[in-house]
Amino acid sequence: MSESDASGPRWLSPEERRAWLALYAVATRLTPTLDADLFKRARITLFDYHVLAMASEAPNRALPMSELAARSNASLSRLSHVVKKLEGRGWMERSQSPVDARVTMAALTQEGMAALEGLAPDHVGTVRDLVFDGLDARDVEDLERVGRRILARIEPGIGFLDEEGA
Amino acid sequence: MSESDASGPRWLSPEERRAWLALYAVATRLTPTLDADLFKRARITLFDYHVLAMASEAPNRALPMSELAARSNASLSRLSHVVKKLEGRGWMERSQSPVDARVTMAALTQEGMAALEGLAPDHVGTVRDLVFDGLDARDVEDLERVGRRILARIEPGIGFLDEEGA
DNA sequence: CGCCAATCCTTGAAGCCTCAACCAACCATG
DNA sequence: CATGGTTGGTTGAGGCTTCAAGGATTGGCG
Repeated sequence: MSESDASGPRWLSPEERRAWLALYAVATRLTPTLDADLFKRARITLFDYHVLAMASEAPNRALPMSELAARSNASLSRLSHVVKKLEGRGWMERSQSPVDARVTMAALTQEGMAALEGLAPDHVGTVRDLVFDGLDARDVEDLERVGRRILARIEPGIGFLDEEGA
Repeated sequence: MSESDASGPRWLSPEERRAWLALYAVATRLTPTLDADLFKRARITLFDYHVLAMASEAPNRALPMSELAARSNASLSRLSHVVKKLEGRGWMERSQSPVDARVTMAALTQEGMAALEGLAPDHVGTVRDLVFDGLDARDVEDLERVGRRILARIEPGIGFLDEEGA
């Protein structure tokens, strides 16, 4: 429980410190930048977009709330608020699952699908501009590898990154 | 302006898509995890902590608001709200710069420094647990390199990552 | 000097996220 | 088939972030 026992300092090395500052800066700056871009064009956030995108890739464009939450990296509470908002906009619909009455299925509507398709090309273009245009093939590979390793420690049971279906 | 002209798809390749999902997941999950940890122990956010840490490393433990904002990856507005809160807690103080009356200097107080020193060991331990314990030396190197490349595209004029002084 | 633009910062309102509390349905047990 | 625990989801309150607007100072320029 203590910060330093005899076995080592548990402090960050200079290399680790630089890497941490870079990671923190990316995490802190990237999302707001993409948020602002999407917000200008469609009054939605990056998180909203990601929820729509995850739903669009599911069979029947529908998923249980908890599964959608996992794929959206969000708490159930956060997702619930957001899906309510998107439902109000006509882009999603909620319904009870017939097999388990506790489960709420969140489905993308036709209108939501159309909106997503309208947004996607420009959004992907922005992601490419901000991220991938500055990276070469090795960088991309490293990014995925390191990202997954960090994720494995944050949330050991993740999994959805591997389901490369659809 | 269109999503695909003759020169290529402008879409994400499978490798890029996987890397993007991993990056998005890290960016979305890491901060809240660290937030929750700090909040339990001191009722502050990760952003608050980072602001205190940046101030603590400056000469005289003070910086102009705009410089502190840059080092904290934040808008001036966000920083202003947060420094007001931290000032209310007795951890920071604001004062007008004598050389330029527009400039507000934000300084860490003794009490703030003490609080930071109390928090730092456990916080660094958590960062280590969540990030660096899963990475080897090459990962750390790659993380910094890729992170910087992304930052260069998000915010071309960054710079503070290189000022490895203090 | 006098003006205009740019810089630095603050504020209030609106929307978002988190946390805690809660409800409803399922399941395992006896 | 009752009961208690677990799972799935919602809600409201409070705090945080963003956005737009504005106030104040400085610098550039005629």
